[in-house]
Amino acid sequence: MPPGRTTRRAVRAARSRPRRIRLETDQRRAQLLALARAAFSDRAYDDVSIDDIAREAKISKGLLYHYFPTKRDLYVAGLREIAAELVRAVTSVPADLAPIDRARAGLDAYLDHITRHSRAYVSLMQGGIGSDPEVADVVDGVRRQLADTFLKDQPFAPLFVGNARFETAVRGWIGFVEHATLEWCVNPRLSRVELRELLVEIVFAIVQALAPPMFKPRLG
Amino acid sequence: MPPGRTTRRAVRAARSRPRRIRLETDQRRAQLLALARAAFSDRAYDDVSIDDIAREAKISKGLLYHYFPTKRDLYVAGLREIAAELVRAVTSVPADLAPIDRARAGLDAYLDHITRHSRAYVSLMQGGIGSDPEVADVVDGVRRQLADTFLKDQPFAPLFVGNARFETAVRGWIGFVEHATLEWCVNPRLSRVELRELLVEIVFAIVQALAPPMFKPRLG
DNA sequence: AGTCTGTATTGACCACAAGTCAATAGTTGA
DNA sequence: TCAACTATTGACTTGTGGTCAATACAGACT
Repeated sequence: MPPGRTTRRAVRAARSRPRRIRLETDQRRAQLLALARAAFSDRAYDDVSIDDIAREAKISKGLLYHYFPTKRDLYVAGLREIAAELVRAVTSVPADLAPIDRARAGLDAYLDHITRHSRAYVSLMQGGIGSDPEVADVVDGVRRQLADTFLKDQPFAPLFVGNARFETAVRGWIGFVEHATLEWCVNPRLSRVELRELLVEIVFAIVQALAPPMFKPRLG
Repeated sequence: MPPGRTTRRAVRAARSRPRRIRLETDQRRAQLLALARAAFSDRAYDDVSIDDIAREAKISKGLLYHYFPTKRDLYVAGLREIAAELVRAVTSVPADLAPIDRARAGLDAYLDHITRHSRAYVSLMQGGIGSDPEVADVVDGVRRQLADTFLKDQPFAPLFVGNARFETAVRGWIGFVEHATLEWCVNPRLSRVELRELLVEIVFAIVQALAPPMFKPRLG
């Protein structure tokens, strides 16, 4: 090093020094979130390392921790985004359709969204960290919101509010949809429309099975 | 201090040295499996450390690795045991009952078993490592075996073999049962009998909804 | 008794990834 | 030009899964 007269700055300028790149907080955060979503979508949680993501973003690990306090926080933030997108897609179907068309439209939106993000859906559902309470909360929140959207203003809804049997059944139906969809993502033996029709038939069969007998004629 | 073996040896020889305890391979293995099952039943996979289990067994970590090559192997071995117990419980119901009684008996066995091991069931189902292919295989195997047991020799079975719609529905029904059961473990709003009856009603409703119309009268 | 052999057992060690923190470089405003 | 602020770094710590050569113990065979 020739210190002498030359300032540190000059020396630095002489060689092609790598300028640090500064981004606005929001941009950087968004960039990291996007990278994290992509990473967690095709690898399992444990197979994604913070160093990986930092390297992809061309920043140091320390900086990543400046934006997200822990790896879980980063994961959860991405999960929340995906969850919100899914809920938004499903809740945006028109509410003034006939019950069966509401069901069709809702399931269509659901399946559309999942088809477009199937890798992410599968990884997040079965490769995530089920033990984390925050993760469990997010997943549970999605389920509740989807079920609520689905049942809201349905003509048969008033028959069932607060009915434990019915609410258990709704819970179960969500499980039905998720399992069938997950299986279908991995090994699609039905067309998307066939799957949707199957799910619609099932939900109406369930509602009919649970309705008090005197109301059954109304539901056909 | 040069902490060589010589030092340790001398010290050991001086004071009354603790005798090593030797166990037969099978006993040791069984002990470790039992401890692992207990540990993984009330803490999540990541919250259980190999050192914990070794400490509980009063052995060194190295010895544990002599019996189980990796932490996952230990986990999977425990999971396999639990899975086998569940399958055995459910498949041991008599096969010569009427369809609806078969369903009742099978679900009773399932719920009984889960009630007795609810902590383990919940942790294993949502706290495990879904990303591990071996784990996924075990869980998937249980599902298939239970579904097969359930459907075997049912009078309506011949109508459906190889039918993609039906098999998707079976898959979904399993999801229904699992979700409803999991929710019920956490927050039991129905009695066990009520839950069982609900699940029975649902499965018959599903079968009926999927049966070709001309066969429907037969199924009531 | 000795001693030989097989193996159950140990503890020190490694690798790697999550998470910490003081120091530094770049920006912005006075 | 200086000062304040913060985005950014890189070296560090810590915890945990996993490895391995050395060792202690039991049983068998002189």
